[in-house]
Amino acid sequence: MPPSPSRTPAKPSGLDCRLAVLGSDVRLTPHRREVFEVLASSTDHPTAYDILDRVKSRSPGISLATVYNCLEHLTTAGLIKLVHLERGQSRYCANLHEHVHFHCETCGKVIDAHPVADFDPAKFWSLPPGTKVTRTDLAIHGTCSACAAKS
Amino acid sequence: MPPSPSRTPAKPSGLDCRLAVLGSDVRLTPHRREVFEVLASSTDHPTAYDILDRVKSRSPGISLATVYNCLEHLTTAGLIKLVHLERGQSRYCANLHEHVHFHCETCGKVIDAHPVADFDPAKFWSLPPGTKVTRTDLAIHGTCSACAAKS
DNA sequence: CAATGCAGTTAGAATCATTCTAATTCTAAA
DNA sequence: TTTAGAATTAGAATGATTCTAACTGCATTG
Repeated sequence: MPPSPSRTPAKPSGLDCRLAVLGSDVRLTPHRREVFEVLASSTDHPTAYDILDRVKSRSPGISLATVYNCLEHLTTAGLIKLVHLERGQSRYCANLHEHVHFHCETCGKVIDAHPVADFDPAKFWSLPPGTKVTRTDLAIHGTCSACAAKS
Repeated sequence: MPPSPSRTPAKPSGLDCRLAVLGSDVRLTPHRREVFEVLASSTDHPTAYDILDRVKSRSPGISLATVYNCLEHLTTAGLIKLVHLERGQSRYCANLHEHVHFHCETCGKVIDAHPVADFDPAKFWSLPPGTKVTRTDLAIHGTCSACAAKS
């Protein structure tokens, strides 16, 4: 059989550009698009349940399984990132600019911290020869300014 | 009633020094001691189940609940550290020297990387004013030399 | 146009990791 | 020795995620 032409989602929009730019081949179905849009408009690093709640206002019938499924596809495609800061629920992040996470140990809030200088981990930590680094995840833990002010 | 003198474990050993040095007040019961010793002699960042398996050879009757309980106390006391690199099981680490973790995405191995220079996150990422940093967790992801050689 | 096939979606079950509960055991002080 | 409190235990409960099997709808094929 001949290779089938790639299918495109029903309503192209600005998001498709982003998709194309990143060279991803994920099919952006309506649910995946909604999950992505919800995440892209959130700055609080929501959990899968948070995302389910938010997507439900647009697609009341969506299930948790579909949210996990969409998040999995979007993560694989590199459109979003998975963040692990604590034991328990994973969090998701659609900020693809280089950044690290600040986690307030008092209120649990997660804040993106943007780079002000180039960072090369090899300058600070010694890795065995032959090791290849693909990415680094820095989590900064402490007390946010609001919580620090209270105590 | 008068304040009770601090109780000491039955068989003091070198570990008690470490305990004292760190100013911790955890009671080092036999199980806690074994869990700590198992972890201190491991370099592979074992999970709670791994630790259960290893402790069982010395204390066959120990339960998973006790392992979690011991790990919790040891973590609170600052004797060991909890490491989250991926979704799923937490890992534990008794290396209290300052270090970061390298995680091989191919074989899953976790390697400690030791510092070769002072690292101040504030020099590389901007945090909101008033933020207090208590610790940083850096995870370096990539391919270890063994896996890199294979491919 | 109807048939087919496949990806997406779903509810609910299953699994996995962790925490909780209530009973029991141990240790050390009274 | 009695007692109080902490440690320990098995198993239940919870919480997060993944799996399963059925169903849906679209797109290509006949």
